[in-house]
Amino acid sequence: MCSATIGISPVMSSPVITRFAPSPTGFLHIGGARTALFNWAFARHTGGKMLLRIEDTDRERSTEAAISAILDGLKWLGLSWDGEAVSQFARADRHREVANDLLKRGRAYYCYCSPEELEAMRARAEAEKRPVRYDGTWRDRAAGDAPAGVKPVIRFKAPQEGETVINDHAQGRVVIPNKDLDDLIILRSDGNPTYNLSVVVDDHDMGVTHIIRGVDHLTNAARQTQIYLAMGWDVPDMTHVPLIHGPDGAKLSKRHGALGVEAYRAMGYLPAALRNYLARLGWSHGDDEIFSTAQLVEWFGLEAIGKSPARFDFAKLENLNGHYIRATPDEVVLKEFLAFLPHVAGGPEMLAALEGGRMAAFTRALPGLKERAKTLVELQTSAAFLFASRPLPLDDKAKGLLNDEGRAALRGVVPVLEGLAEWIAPAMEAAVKAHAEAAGLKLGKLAQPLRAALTGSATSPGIFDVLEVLGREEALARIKDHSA
RNA sequence: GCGCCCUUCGUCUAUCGGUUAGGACGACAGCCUUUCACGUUGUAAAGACGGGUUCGACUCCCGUAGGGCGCGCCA
Repeated sequence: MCSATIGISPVMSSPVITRFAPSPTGFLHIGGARTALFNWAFARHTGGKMLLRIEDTDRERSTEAAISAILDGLKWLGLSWDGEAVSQFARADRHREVANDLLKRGRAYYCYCSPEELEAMRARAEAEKRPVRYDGTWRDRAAGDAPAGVKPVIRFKAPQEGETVINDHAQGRVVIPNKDLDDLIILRSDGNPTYNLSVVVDDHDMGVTHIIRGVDHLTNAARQTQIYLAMGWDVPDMTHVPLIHGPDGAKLSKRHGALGVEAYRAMGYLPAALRNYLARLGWSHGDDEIFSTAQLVEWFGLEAIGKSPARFDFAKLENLNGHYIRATPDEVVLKEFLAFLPHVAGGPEMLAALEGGRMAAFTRALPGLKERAKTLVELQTSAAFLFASRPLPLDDKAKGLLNDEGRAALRGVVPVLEGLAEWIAPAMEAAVKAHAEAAGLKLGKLAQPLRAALTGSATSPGIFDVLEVLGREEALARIKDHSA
């Protein structure tokens, strides 16, 4: 159990409820994925629940496509949520109700400033190098002053003195002077609620006990805290996780390639590897680097989350991914690979070939293939020789290996292979090694030309495995194609 | 401009006042070897800077520098 140090006493603490609350204006980006992972891991660790809420109150930018991209991304990563995903927009009536409640309590007021006036106010402040904040024009005006025909917004009447404190698990005790927080709009002039109001109402109504999100929300946390207090509600336990930066230290952006998790899928990363990598970014458990998801759940705690931003390191992800590919049972890798193929160039074709009869050969080759692949893309590339049709095209290195000397070596080994009673790797290895020894050749002088003729490349799994996987007829034919 | 936050090897991090500052990725060198990969052995590599506090600071405090985030009728 994670013992909460602030607010709730351990004895009285209710089951943990976390939530992941993305706004559907694009795909699930990598930072969001990690936030979801942390929420998920914490909920699982405590035996609590993780809820999912789609923050779709911005009708202009929210799309159905983005919602399904986010859901798909979460599913692919293996992060399940409890219950149905909640649409924030659908709860607008409730948000309005709370806005009016705040009005009644004297903790909110109508503001008749137009967007243009506000823009002018901001411009003025900037020109005079003052902080840009709402100046409180309508904060204490009488209702009778309202201009006719203007639809007002509702603003929250924020405390002007003192300070707001956020007791944050990652950030520690953060103190924000109230004078730096202005009266934010909670209900737009069209009657629709804004983010900070909706979040507070939803988190409260959904019974969220722990909020885990990016530090970019830290200032919002202060404003939201004020709303909780104004409503007399318990403030949830907060954890603001540092952001993930690109390899150059700047904010992760399109420039760095992969933004959405589906891009990571297309690059051939395994969900388990990405989970492990992401967990290690900003969270640690001693010196542990490689751990299962079960261990993550067992170990995960808010207190071990760091405060400083981390850079995304593809080299490390790749290393981890290679580890996972090697360590994962063949049948699981196969399943992942088949699920991966539709998402990459050349994948659908390979999938068709597999389903068209090449599955057996691929399955036999998989143990040798996966030993060498750091990503599923590499697996796909290195498996290509299985699907090639004769005569095999050769890459430059393969051509170099099949010079006069190489071809002569192949001609010498053909009868040896043809004479084999059983077409199995150990038998071929013994026979070819004996042949090499008798001929006074180093094994490499035979193996490399064989590799070139059989795969069209200078690298492949062990050559005897390749021979076996290809089968007697196909293998001998490929050798003869390139030994003349 | 104002507010908040951050700063240990190139990167991710351990350290919770006393360590030869540890691990991992990456790099480099060697070994293994039919190629590649794996594996394995080893090497280089860090407390931003300046002041305090203390018998003793990477660790606590202050300042400086650099960086991040926030400041919408976006979320």
